[in-house]
Amino acid sequence: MVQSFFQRNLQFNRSFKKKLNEQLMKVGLYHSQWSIIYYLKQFDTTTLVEISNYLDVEKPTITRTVNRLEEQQLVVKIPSEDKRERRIQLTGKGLALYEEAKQIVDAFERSLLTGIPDDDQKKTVEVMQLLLEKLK
Amino acid sequence: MVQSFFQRNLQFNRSFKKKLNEQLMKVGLYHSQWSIIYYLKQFDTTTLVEISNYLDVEKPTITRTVNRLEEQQLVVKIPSEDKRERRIQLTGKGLALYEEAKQIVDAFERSLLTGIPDDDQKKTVEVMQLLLEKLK
DNA sequence: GATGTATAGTTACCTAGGTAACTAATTCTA
DNA sequence: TAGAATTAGTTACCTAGGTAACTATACATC
Repeated sequence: MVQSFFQRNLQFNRSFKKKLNEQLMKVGLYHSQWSIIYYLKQFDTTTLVEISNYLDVEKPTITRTVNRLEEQQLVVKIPSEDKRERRIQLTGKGLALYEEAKQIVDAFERSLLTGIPDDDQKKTVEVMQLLLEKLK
Repeated sequence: MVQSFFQRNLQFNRSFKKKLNEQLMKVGLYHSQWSIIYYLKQFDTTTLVEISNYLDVEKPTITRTVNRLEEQQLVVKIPSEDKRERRIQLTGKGLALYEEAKQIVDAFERSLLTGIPDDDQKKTVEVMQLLLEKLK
C-alpha cells in the first residue's frame, strides 16, 4: 500500500515525538514543556499569548503546560502592569534544567541529521515552509 | 529566533492536522478515523493489531478509535476462528462515507501540493523516510 | 497433558492538541 | 465619558497519542 506524502509525515511526526519524549524523560520533561522552556530562555520574560502565537498552539494548551512547569517550580508567573497579563519567567531551577535538556536535545537532533546532506535538509525545510504558508 | 528543522516539522504537522480535521468535519470524521477507514478499504478485513502495526500507533489508541467508528456504525467487529481476535470490516455505511471522504481528502492534498515541483516532493519524502528509519 | 510463553485486545491513566464559552481588564469610539 | 469591542487568561470538554498492567486465548515445550 503506497503511503501518501502526508501519511508519511504524520507517521514520522509520531515517531519523532515519541523518541524525543524518551530522551527528555532523562530530565523529567515532555517535548511540549521543552518547547516552552526553550522559548522562555531566548526571551527572558514573556506572556502566554506570545508563546501561543510563536508556537502556533492554542492558548488553553499553553495554559495547561505552563501550569505544570509552575508546579515543578521551573517557571514563575509575575504580575504585570497590565493586570490582565502575567509575565512568565524561568526560575533558577528552570534555567539549570534548560542547560541539561539542551545537551540532550542537541545530541538527539544531531544524531538524526548526520548523514543527511545539507542541501537535502534545506530543501525539506523549504517544502515544509511553503506547505505551512499554504495552510494559512 | 531561528527554528530548528524539527520544530518546523512539529509546527507544520499541527497545522496540517488542524486543517485536515476541518475538512473532514464535513463528513463527521476526524483524521485518525480517516486513516483507519482508508486502511480498511484497502484490506477488506483486518485486525486491530494489523492496523496498529501499519499505522505505527499503539493498540490502545486504535482500540478507542475503532470503537468510535463502531458506535457510528461505520465498521463491524466479526468474531474470528482464533477467539482472541475480532476481524474488523467496513459496513455499507462506512464504505459510502469512504467515497465521500476520499474526494475531500484528495482535493485538500492536491490543493496543498500543486505548485511544489515533483522533485522537491520526492526529495522531501526521501528525507522523511530516512529519518524515520534512523528513529527505529 | 501441565506448564510456561506469546499474542489479541482492553482498561486505566498520563500528556498534547483542539473548540466554545467564559471573566476581567484594557482600549476604542460615538 | 459611557458603552462597545478587544485582549489575556481560564475552564470545561472533545479527540489523539503514549505506557503499564491486565484478561483470555493460542502455542510451545518439557
